Amino acid sequence: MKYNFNEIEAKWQKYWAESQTFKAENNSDKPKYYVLDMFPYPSGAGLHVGHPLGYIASDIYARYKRHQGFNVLHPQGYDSFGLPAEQYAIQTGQHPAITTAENIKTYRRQLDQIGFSFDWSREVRTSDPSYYKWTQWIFIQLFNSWYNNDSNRAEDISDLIKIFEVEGNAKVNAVCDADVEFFTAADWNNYDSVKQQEILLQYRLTYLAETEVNWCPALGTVLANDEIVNGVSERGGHPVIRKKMTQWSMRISAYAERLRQGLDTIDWTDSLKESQRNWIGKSVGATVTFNVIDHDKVIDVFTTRPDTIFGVSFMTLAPEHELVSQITTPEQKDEVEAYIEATAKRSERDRMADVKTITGAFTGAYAIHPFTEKLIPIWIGDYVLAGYGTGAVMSVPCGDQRDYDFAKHFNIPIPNIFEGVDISEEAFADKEKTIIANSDFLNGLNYKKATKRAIFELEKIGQGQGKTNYRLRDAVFSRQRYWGEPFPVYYVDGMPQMIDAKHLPIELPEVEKYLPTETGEPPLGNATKWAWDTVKNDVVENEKIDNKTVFPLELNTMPGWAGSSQYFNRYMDPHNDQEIFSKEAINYWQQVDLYIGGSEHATGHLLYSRFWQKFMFDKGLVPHDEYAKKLINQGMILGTSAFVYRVSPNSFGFDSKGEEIIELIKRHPIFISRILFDELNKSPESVKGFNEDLKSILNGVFHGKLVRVDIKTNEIQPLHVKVKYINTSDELDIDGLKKDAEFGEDFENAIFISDNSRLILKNNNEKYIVGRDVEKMSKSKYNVVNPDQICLDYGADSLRMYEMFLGPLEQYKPWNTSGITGVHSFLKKMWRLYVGENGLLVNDAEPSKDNLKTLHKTIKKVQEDIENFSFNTSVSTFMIAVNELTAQKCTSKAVLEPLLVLISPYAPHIAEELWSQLGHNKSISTAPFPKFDASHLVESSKNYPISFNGKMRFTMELPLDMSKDEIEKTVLEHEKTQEQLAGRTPKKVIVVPGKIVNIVG
RNA sequence: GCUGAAGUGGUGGAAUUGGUAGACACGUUGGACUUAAAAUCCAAUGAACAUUAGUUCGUGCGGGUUCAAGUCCCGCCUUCAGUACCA
Repeated sequence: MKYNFNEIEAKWQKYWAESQTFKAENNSDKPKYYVLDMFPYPSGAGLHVGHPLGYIASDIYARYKRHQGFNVLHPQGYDSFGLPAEQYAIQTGQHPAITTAENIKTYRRQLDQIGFSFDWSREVRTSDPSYYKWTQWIFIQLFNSWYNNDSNRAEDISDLIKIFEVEGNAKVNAVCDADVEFFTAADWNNYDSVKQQEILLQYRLTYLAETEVNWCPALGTVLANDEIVNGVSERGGHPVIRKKMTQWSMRISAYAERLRQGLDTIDWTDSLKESQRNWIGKSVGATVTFNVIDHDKVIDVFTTRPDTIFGVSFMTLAPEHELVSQITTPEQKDEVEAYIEATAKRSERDRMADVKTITGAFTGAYAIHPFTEKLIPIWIGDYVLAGYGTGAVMSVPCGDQRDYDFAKHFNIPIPNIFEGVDISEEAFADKEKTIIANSDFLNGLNYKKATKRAIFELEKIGQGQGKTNYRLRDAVFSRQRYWGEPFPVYYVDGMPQMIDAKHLPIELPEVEKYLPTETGEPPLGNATKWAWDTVKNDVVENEKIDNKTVFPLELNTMPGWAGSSQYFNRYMDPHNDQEIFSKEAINYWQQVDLYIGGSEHATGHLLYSRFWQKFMFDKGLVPHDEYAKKLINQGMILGTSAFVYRVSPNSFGFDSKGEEIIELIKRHPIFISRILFDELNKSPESVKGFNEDLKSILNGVFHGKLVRVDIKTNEIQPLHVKVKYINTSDELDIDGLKKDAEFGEDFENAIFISDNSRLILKNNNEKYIVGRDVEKMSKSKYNVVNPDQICLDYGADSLRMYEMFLGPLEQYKPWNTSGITGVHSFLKKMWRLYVGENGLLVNDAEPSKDNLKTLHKTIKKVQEDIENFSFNTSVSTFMIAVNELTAQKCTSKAVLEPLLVLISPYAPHIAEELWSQLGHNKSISTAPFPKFDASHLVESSKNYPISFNGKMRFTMELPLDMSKDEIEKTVLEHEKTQEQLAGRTPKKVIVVPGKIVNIVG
């Protein structure tokens, strides 16, 4: 019987689906285990071989845990709101819901064919109203909450109102906007409703605020940094400027310290935790208030080095700082305005990345130093970012390199306040060796003492105080997009009102166009039925808006991370329409035990979801304030792109010019093979020779009109070609390429030159070799490999094992199909261990000592590997086991049956099939994992490596119970040792029993 | 720029606490079987030198610690990822 993988795999996939083998129950006698993959976005291109990597790993773990006797929750769903579907809608007019549904269908088919043990009964989709009902619900909870620093948790906004009514806000210690005004209880009670709402917005955990965005006037929309290439929009190449816009924000900064400290309590990868720590960016220092000359305004700065306050020689504001326009003197106005306009064109990332270009402008205004009362010129510079700290810095050029460079560039004095330090070349940023000088009361103090003293003095004169600052900014929560969750918000007198939770979900309205409106409003501005009737409690037509009972609804939608910030809890009880999840469900499943996903989410999804979880914890909704106990990162499978090298048409000269020739050369693009390309690049001499060769080759094609071939190697252009036309020897299938539906036309009359500088013809055996490069797998690079064909050719089990075999899970690695044959022939070999030509070979024979040794060695290694997520090494272990058992001619059921359970998490289909052939009528999925018995591995001797000066020369078989002295004696007496020593006496002999012998001398 | 990760044969990678570098595969070469191919099996395969025995070099680069370094320490280089509206 042959290993007919297509048949076997289809059979068991059907069986699992019909028997609901992997359905998890919300109560069970077994211990629970929750394995989760990061939410996939169902892209239009479908699954490529890189996507399943993490899913295969988590599936192996989930299946392993089932063998260990756990009740395993392993759900899957779709983060189905997002830009690509919207982009497609803009281009084609097709509703994103349709695109998304189609994409999901493809995804599901592809996931099913790989044999994952997902509990599909729990599937969720973020774009489904029954799901986003709860996303809207959480938004309302956040709106109705504020963060109390005294209790260090989120509390209900109604409690805050009670405090305001009784005692005003003087004693309230909340995380709130920086500019709240103080008021008394009497003030509060006298305020009108709008004023009260304005004040409350300054405290709510989600609030409206002005935020800087990348505005593209031509597209009438806001762009992600991602959508901007070289300062212009990726789509259309239009200019982009920085602009302020009123948007919803989330007060994640309230949780900065808890998010930081929580990292110590969870088992996530160190690099990921480090990324989050840096992102949160705690710094301890002081705020300093500078008075501005001739103004009643003050400039607040935050500094981590208050000890260097006497080194301040200027101040720098972000060009966007709100005071800039007010303090700029008339003489400087033109220069400042021009500068502001110029920086508005640069993205934040550009400004941070580019430290070499120093730009700035003087405002003409001066601040007063709080201690020396000297005048300090106020500059603006784009190295200061508006969103960081207060958007202003006190510049200490002697102690900060950027300030130093700025001062040098603009000839601003650089006073030295460090004892015995030379600052003629660069700033001195070291804290450890700092001794302050030229600084009045700080003279002679070190960094720590001077900092303390400076803060003390600042507080004494009311010009500053000690402060801890976080880099973490509040998260912008609005998007000017269509395909996202609508806000459950309408506006009365410009003030946002929450729709009562019982009327949720507020469904996304239909629009004709997915573009912004002509007046620059978000796409929801195109909806004609998008108003809230407070009497009927329903969405009604816009024309009914009277601002008495019918009000306009919010036009923004929520960002991509909204739907993915609580989905892991929703999986516990996904169909509950009364609550986000039941108490029973969350108390049973508690939290995710293992979360597998990419590290690219480190500072996005993985931080925001921790924030929401902490908020939900404060609200008493979840039992843990961290939702994932353990998290591991999977790397990415990269594509191996293929390149052909096109010679520039400029390389050719003709004896007649004009249209005809240009057309001719365009119709016959010339491509040269890789090694030839490399050669031409390396040696200019070879170009000359090749010019002649090429000329004689081409003369026929161009009817003798070609008079000059002059190739400039820097004009040879590498072009991506589809990897499906490349074989394992990097040879190009020219015929296939010419017939390609998409690009065939471009290559129809192309001329291909081989590495031997010869024209490639159908019958002359010359080959075109492509260039290869490892890049991210992407449609635009034509290096995408689809798993469908691999499942068809080799089967899902081969795909699963091969993806694991490729290398460590967390590493980035290129995809290369050639190795899959090795894994596939392993599965065939394993099949032959169980099944011969005339049926099952397995019998009740007593296992031999060697059989048992192989089995238990394998059990030990595989169990260790799974627990360490080292799946690649287990695949090797299986290969070794099957090689050994085949050589031993093992047929013993006592060995071969447990081996199936070992391999079942990796290759579940073949394991199920052989398991049933062994006579089982129940799925292998819950068969107990074999127990390791060390007694089968006991060895009596060791093949010692004998080294001389650390270099291994030969090995010696010695009993393991031999003493150190005996080993030394035996080794030294050995003739090969004498040979190596050649009469010398060893200076020293190192014997590590069970490991190594090293002879020095 | 900042932050994080990685770098080992022709290729993917292995190497438990510092202890035989290159397991397991792919590829390549040679062989068996076959009319032939596929499939399968066997052997060789880091580089250089050497008739053999063997020797020397070798884990991105330069140093260091150690009886012993892919592994530890210091200084660099290169590549990739994230960088706040891609998901």
